[in-house]
Amino acid sequence: MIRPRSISGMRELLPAEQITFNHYRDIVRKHFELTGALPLRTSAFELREVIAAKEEVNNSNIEKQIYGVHRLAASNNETDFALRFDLTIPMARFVAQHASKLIFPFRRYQIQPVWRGERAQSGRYREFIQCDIDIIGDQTLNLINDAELPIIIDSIFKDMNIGPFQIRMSNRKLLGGLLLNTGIPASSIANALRLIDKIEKVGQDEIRKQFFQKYKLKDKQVDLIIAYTSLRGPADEVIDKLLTLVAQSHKTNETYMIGIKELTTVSKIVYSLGLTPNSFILDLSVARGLSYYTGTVYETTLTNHPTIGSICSGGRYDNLANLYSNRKLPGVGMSIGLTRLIIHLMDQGLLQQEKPNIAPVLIIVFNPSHLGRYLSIARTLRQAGIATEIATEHAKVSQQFKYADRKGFRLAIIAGEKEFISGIYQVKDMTTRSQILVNNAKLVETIRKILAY
RNA sequence: GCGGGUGUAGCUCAGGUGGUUAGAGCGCCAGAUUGUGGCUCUGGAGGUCGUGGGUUCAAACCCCAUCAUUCGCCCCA
Repeated sequence: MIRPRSISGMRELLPAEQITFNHYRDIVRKHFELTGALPLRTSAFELREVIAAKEEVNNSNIEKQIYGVHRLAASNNETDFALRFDLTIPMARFVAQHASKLIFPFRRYQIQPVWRGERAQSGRYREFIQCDIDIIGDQTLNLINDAELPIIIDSIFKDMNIGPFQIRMSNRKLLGGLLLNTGIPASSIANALRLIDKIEKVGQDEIRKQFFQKYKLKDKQVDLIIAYTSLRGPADEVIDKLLTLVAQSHKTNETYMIGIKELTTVSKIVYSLGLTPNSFILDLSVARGLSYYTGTVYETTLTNHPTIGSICSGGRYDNLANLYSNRKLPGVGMSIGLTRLIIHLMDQGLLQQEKPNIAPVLIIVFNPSHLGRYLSIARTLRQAGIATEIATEHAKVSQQFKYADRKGFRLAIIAGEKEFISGIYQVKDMTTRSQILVNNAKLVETIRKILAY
């Protein structure tokens, strides 16, 4: 016998947990669709060359986290397929491939699993569900879209009612331009940005040391980088300080000034649409590790659960589709790590426990010789849209009630000899234990009323 | 891929420095209760002590290996 076990880092849920998970997934989908986003599904496999588009991958160490797939398990052939690592790359491939059939701006959402080859630990899985929303433009894409995403994310987390959260935004043009000014070569900017992204985790001293060692910067230059990346708070305050810093430093460049302008424009729109610094701030230490981001970048954390890490992040990528098409298709998107978020809160006991049950009604089988009648009642209720089960597996009525209780049915319908003769059934509320008599002709109507359908 | 912790019943764990037939709580099953669940009481099932080897008169306990799992690093949702 093979000991049944699942693979580490690939969390499977019990039905009650899955019901909870689906509830939150449905909230995400609802808000995505409220903004007009269209559903997209891509396959779990991609061609390896599509996923491992070279420059991007080599730059961010992603390659060793991609699962290769053999065409057939029995063959020793090269692994020319791979499991997708995220949903952004497959989406970029899809849009490039079908650009002539899509209507731009193309706004799509995608809620599917992705796979990453790493060691599992708390909040980190090898298989997890991402919820992506992206907007892709043809040739250009208005900055309004960069502002709209935090609004959508804000509405989702508010609707989920999972406590305070903070969406932090920055801009890679600003950070990249700043780094260029210090003399770091263009080819090293992506790595230097990844270093900045770690400030919060490893601390300023470590970052300082690394900038000295790796890029041979002078004290003044590192001071400047630290000063910039320490800026964090409400957008108007951060931008004020930013402009002061700009005035103090002598060097500027175009990229850098564009970055400031973008950051200003986007945050103004975000606040004008009703977000407050409670849930949305600027944080210039946010840089993101993935090198395809070219402008706006976002990172989101739950205020009361900093250890989970980021639960939603994304950014603007003006050139991602270039890997797959000559057409210029700039995009901006965000991705919610739903598995990380929900499973953590669930394990902490912070989400409402659902019953492992979908149907509200259970029909008690008092007398198995009347099974046909019970089936007929179930059919009537189901046709009326009321999910119904029949307790066929327990001989004793007491066992049937125990089953009803454990599984969490709202109502039990009780009918035996007496009831079939009179045509009046008993409907029992499992929570209050009270029973009412209902004429079988009014059964659907009464149950609908009780369940508030 | 690298480093640390942990593997005893379905689950959570107890088993001072090795010593006879390995325990508890919860859960599960049955009965008390043959037309009504949660509470209570009684009884019951369930263990190659992760696996393999070694030390010893004797190993759940000590040693080695291996596997699994978990936390951290890298990376990231």
